[in-house]
This record gives sequence, structure tokens and C-alpha cells, in this order.
Amino acid sequence: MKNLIREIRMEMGLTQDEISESLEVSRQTIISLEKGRYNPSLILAFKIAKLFNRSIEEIFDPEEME
Amino acid sequence: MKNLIREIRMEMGLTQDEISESLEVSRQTIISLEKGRYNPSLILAFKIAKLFNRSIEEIFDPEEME
DNA sequence: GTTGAATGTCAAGTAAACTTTACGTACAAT
DNA sequence: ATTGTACGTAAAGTTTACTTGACATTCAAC
Repeated sequence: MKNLIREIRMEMGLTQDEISESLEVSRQTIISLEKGRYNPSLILAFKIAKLFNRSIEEIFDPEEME
Repeated sequence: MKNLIREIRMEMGLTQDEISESLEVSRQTIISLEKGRYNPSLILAFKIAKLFNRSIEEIFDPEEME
């Protein structure tokens, strides 16, 4: 699923490793997420939104969903 | 994860079976969701938000997440 | 030129979301 | 009394999120 994780992360000057620790997931998960390779769980999305101080809707783009 | 799915569904006069079809998931998934038995995927959360015409944050409560 | 930090890939494994089927209960309508 | 609708449980299976570990690449710093 498309998202702005990479952009926001770099804006904040953080590395993949750093946010993987903050979010308590593996760095692989961050890489895959940034590449849009999968659909995170809602809890992970909430954690990311909190870390980035943005709403889920601002970060993730469900694209064509129907 | 806690949520208002049941409340909103009943407010809209829909059955579990009806929304499971709209959301393209099984009725079991709706039952488990309403019971807070798990964490949906972000896509499912987006679909629910769209069906209910509310934001994800209005429907789901991440509770204590840290 | 080599060291270290940051990013990436690949592959195998585990955990959990989600499905399917089968069955139980409650209740309203006939 | 039985039929249909709505809700629930349980158990086994499939799919996919997420982990772990090993290794490759780029680039800036020394």
C-alpha cells in the first residue's frame, strides 16, 4: 500500500534503523513498507501515525480499493 | 483492538452478513472484529471507514499502545 | 583503500489475519 | 411445532505480515 513513510522519515532526519526501533518492528518491515510491498496492520499504522504526528489518512493511500 | 463497528453497524440497520459482503470479508471476520478479537489490516480498516463514512480514528481505538 | 553507516535483496521461518465449514442458540413469523 | 433470520462458537486450513540472518552496494570519512 502506498504511503509517505520514506518522505516523512527523511524529513525528520531519521534512519530506517531508528524508526524500526521506535516502532518495535524489524528494519525489513520498514523497508518493505516504504517500498509499498504490503499492507501493515492497523496497530502498526497507528504507531507510525503517532510517531509522525499525523493522521493515518495523511500517511497512507488506499488507492483504488473497490 | 477496540472499535465501534457493532454500534455503527446497528445504527445503520445492517446485519453482520450484509457488511461482510460489502467489505468482501467473511462473516467470521466481522464477528471477530466486533468482539475486538484482533487487529484488522489497514486496508480492511479503510474499507470499513469508507462504508461507515467516518475516519479510521473515529472507529478504532488503539488503546494503550506503548 | 578500507572502514562504517545506511540502504537493499534473498530466503526460510513464525505469528496472526482471514476463510471455510459445521454446528448451536434465540427469537419472530407462520 | 417448524421455518427462517441473526448472531455466536470452534477447529482446521490458507495467506500474508513480520522476523531473522546472511550478504551486497553505495558513499562519505579517514
